[in-house]
Amino acid sequence: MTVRLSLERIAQDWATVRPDLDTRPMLTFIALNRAAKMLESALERGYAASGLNSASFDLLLTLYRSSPPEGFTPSGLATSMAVTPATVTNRIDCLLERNLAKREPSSEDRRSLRIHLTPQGWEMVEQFLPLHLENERQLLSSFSPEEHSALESLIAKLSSALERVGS
Amino acid sequence: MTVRLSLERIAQDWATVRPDLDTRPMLTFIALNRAAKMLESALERGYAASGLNSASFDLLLTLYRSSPPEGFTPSGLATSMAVTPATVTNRIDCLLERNLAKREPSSEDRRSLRIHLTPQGWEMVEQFLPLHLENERQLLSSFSPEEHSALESLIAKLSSALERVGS
DNA sequence: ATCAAATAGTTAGATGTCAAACTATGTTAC
DNA sequence: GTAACATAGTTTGACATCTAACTATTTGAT
Repeated sequence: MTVRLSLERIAQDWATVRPDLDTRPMLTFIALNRAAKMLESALERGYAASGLNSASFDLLLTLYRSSPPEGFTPSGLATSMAVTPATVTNRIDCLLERNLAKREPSSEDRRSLRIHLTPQGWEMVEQFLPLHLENERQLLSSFSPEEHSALESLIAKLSSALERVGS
Repeated sequence: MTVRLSLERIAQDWATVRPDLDTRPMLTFIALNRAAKMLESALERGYAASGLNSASFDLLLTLYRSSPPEGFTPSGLATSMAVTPATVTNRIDCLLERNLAKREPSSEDRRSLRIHLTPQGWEMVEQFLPLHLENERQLLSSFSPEEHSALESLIAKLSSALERVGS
């Protein structure tokens, strides 16, 4: 209830200081922002035992789910994970250090690289993916199927609006 | 459509690699996470002209909306903004540098401080708050009142679930 | 064929955040 | 009244991310 109470307090404050303004959109977005932050830390508990953080786990899952025989390029990973190439370099380095991934030159383009999971990386996913999913399912367990669908489609709609507005 | 396409691709990949798993919760949370990130950068454009980032703007608005005569303590700010005390110290420093806030000793407790907006800080809010709100309203303009309410209540429900699960 | 422009990836530097250690002050128990 | 504990806020060190500059390679126009 903490978040809810805190949001109610914020709403009251605005109503007091600026009763002339409709501050509801602000509240909506504060709630969304806080939910996203809480979500991230809730999920991290799901794979804390692996010693990986969400950045590394994100890369690990991305490589796992889409590993074609030819592997994945860093730029493809940047697109897929919605981060910058610099971030991809850093994330790959973290996985390399732990022997969870390998980085190989591309045969076609000498500027390019191919990133693969190692057997250990693969094993790590096999071990922690079920826990991760169970953790996520738990967080949505209070949602009816209809509510879950509604949440998905409202988030999708918001994303479209956010994309329309630019980068 | 980029996000949507990219999420569809992720869903396809999972269906190919692990058709045995229900990976839908993962997709929901990826969508939420990306929406929150896009939201933050969309909002930053709304007050970019002020030279402030979202961290500073958050503190500025928090001080503005709830400034009681006695001011706000750093720990109160930490609670209100849902960040750590260390982050509050840093955010206050940023506002002090620009003379948008001042930090004064508390008369009752010598460990404690009172943070206030300066007249310039107040003016800054008056100038940028309307743009900020208009920006936010724009992002929600494709939502019907019912959809907006539905989004709010689903986010609230998710937050409750996230709180129940711990820190 | 050559040279300009585009692309792949990395590096450098800055920023915002957090956890944990730390200082200073206040509170409580005895 | 003093010692232990609690609380307020800052500092330190680590980290993930971004932007912008950079190197190396490829593509394309003439």
